[in-house]
Parts: sequence; structure tokens; C-alpha cells
Amino acid sequence: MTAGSKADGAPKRVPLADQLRAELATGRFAPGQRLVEADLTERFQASRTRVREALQHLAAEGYVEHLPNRGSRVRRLSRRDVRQIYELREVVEGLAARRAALGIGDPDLRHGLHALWAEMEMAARTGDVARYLPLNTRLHDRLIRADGSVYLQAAAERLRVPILRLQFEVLMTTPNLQLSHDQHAEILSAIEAGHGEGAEIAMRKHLRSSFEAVWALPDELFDR
Amino acid sequence: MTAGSKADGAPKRVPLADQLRAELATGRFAPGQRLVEADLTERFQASRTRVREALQHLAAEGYVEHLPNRGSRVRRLSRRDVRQIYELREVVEGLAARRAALGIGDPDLRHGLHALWAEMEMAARTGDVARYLPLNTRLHDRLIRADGSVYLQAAAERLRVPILRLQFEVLMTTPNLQLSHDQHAEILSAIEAGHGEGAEIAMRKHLRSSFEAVWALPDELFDR
DNA sequence: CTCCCCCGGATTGTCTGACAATCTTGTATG
DNA sequence: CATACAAGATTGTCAGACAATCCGGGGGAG
Repeated sequence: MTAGSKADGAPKRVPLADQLRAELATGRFAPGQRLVEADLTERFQASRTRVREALQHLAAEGYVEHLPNRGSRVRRLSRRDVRQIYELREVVEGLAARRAALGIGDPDLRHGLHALWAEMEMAARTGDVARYLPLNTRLHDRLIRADGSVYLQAAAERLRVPILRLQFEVLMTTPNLQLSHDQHAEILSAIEAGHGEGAEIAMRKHLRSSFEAVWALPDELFDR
Repeated sequence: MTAGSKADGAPKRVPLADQLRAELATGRFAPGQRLVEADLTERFQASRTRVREALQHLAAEGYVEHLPNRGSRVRRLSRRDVRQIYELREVVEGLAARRAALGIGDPDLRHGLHALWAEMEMAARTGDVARYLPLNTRLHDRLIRADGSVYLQAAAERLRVPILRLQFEVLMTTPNLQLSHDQHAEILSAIEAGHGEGAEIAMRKHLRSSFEAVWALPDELFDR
């Protein structure tokens, strides 16, 4: 996977931001942890120029917070943040679900969702959280992309990714996986039926439920 | 410690991105125009480092589009973009209006809206488009901020700003100013009454109407 | 005359090294 | 025990350089 050295195509562009983002998404860095430029230059064998560029990107995306003259750190969310994020997610992803239902005529979408659903069934039956969470992400991703709106996609992504870590905690520490799975079923069912209104309602219900589960997490996981 | 030291006007730390953004918002640059780094370094008397940083920021915000190895240019919107943007704006700003209505208890908000409204009345009566548009912007801004959600604010801003130029065309070339003004009245009326549902509906109606007006603009103003 | 290839200029992507500005922290001082 | 100061760490910005890439145009082949 790493640097395709000689034979294969040049290492071309592996934007540093992508690597960092991937590590952040999987929780490799602790929230609140400082991201010192000098450390990153060594860790990734890149110049400070590129490290700073990557950090700016991630800050713009909300993964990282940047304080003037004080550097960057992995974003920590307060309960207030979480509430505001979910409030917005409800309308944004609600719209996405509605649009996906209206666009279910597209075979690509239909098959994609079907395949995804099969995998999720597997993971849910075995209660395999580590496998379910990425599938969950991919499902929401697929729905967000269904409409082909880069704006919808960008807005939704910015809201979804920062709370991935908390979502992981939720699925880990409670029997919420099955509940979440049932709600996904409801959403997909409405979408497959081409029922936009129902899909939106189901999605909003799902997100509100997800919010409540996150809200119930212990204080240590939040900022402030 | 408001102003600079002695002879104000000294190079204070005004982020380059802010200057550029302001110029873009007022349409000083033509859409599609290339933004060559070397030109900007001279124009703003800044190093390429800072110019590139600013461009990245603006690209992340959607004001500017950046093509690898081909530089940056002022973003041009296609009709497709406009449709997608308005679709999202409807739910995002609809939420903002609803929240503003629920938070109308705050005197700051109430007075702020009142003062704004008075100014807008003036501008509308005289048909002064150049004065109305900024007020329109400030009104939407105020509503978006009412809830104090940075996420809502960021999402809405990213959607609103790219179409400012088109909106200006709309208000200029048609008698739509009065129509828009009436719709603003409807929105504010619902908000002042603390009627969240009504505020959201009025806002969505307003945006749909605005979209139709933009859509009717001639092809030359769109990309592709 | 038209098409295609290649060249040089223009521009971007990245690196290096440097230095000032600013924040942080440990320590001496009252 | 609070405070001020000095040293160290880190970020912000700069200039200059060079490779990579793109763009437009000139020449040559057909």
C-alpha cells in the first residue's frame, strides 16, 4: 500500500491531508491532542509547507481546530456542539434521504444499497461493532451522494465526521447497534419504495435517536 | 487597543483571505477569472506563502475553484450548481428561521431585526438595489446567527455567498425587489410572533421564489 | 493546407533555511 | 505565595530556488 516505489505509477499525489484525515477518523489520535508541526514533518517525512497545508485543510473541514500562534489540535466537541450538529444533520440528511428515495430508479443506487445492506445484516447479527461502524458510514455516504449534489455531500460530511468517534462509543457501550440497525432498515425500506417523505421522516427519527444515545455518553467524552 | 499604533494604516494582521473574500463578494473579480499567484503577491504585497494560504481558504469555502497545476479561478456556477444550492438552502435556512422564531425572546435579536427592517423599508421604497442587497445579506446573516450555531452559520454562509452576484442581477434587472421585500416581511412577521413553523415555511417559500428568479436569468451568467 | 509533435515560457507544487512574533514554562525574586 | 522575567518551544511569514506541469505556437510531415 505504501509508496508504490518504482514499478507502479509514480507515488503521484498522496495528499498528506488524506492520510491525516484517515488516522483521525479511526481515532488514532486522541481528541484534544496537540498536532505539532515539527512532529508531523518527521512522522510523514514531509516538509513543513505541506504539513501546514494539510492542517489548514483539515481545519477547514472541522477535524482539527487551529488557534493562532498556538497550533493545531484534534477537535474536541462539547455537548453544545453535538446538539447543534445533530440539529443540522437532521435537515441535511433528511433531505438526502428524500432525494435518494426519489432517485431510486437508478440501478446503481439500488444495487449499491442492496449490497451494503447485506453486509450490514451480517455485521449486525454478529454484533461486530468494528465492522458495523464503517458500513454505517458507507451507508450514510451513499445516501448523501445519491443526489449527486456536491453541496449536500460537503455539508453532510462536515457534520458527520467529527462525531464518528462518539458514535463508535455509542455502538460499543450499549446495545444500540440493533436499534440503529432497525432504523436503517426503516429508512432503506422507504427509499426502496420511492417514498421520499417517509424516507426523510425515518432518517430524522434515526438521527434523533442517535443523538440521544450520544447525549447519554459520560461527560469525559465531551469538551468543557 | 482598537486601532493600530500611531499612524493607523500600518500593515495590521488582516488575513489576506478576508480581503480577497470581500472583493469577491462585491463582484470586483469576474467569475471565471484566473487568480494568478504572482499577480496577487504584488497586488497585496504579500509573500506567495500567504497568497497560497488565502487561496486554499477561499477554495475550501467555495468562493474559488482550484485545479491541480492549473491554479485558481473565481468560481462560476452552473445551473445545476444553483439548483443544488437552493435546494440545500431551503432546509438549512428554513431551520435557521425556525430557530430564530423560537429565540425571539432575546431582546438583542428582536431589536436587531427591527432596526434592519427599518432600513430595508427605506431602501425598498426608493428601489435602491445597491443598498438593499447588503441589507438583505445582513438580514439572512442575522437569522442564521440567531441560534448561535456555528455549524448552521458556516453551512448557510457557504451556500449563500457564491450566489450573491446572481442575486444582484436578479434584483437589478427585474421588479423582484418588492416581491422579495414582501416575502421578508412575511418571514419576519412569523418570527416576531414566535411562530417557528410559519417562519420556516415563509423562508422556504422565499427561497424557492428567489431560486426561480435566478433560474430565469440569461444563460451568459451561468457556467457551461 | 492541415495535423501532429515538440519546444520554450508561464505557472504551480514543493523544499529549504531563516528569522521574528508569540506562547509556555521554569525559576528567581519580593 | 504571588509575580516578573528569562529561556525554550512553536508558530507565522518570508525569500529564493528548483522540478513538474501546463499552455500556446512554430515547424515539419503528409
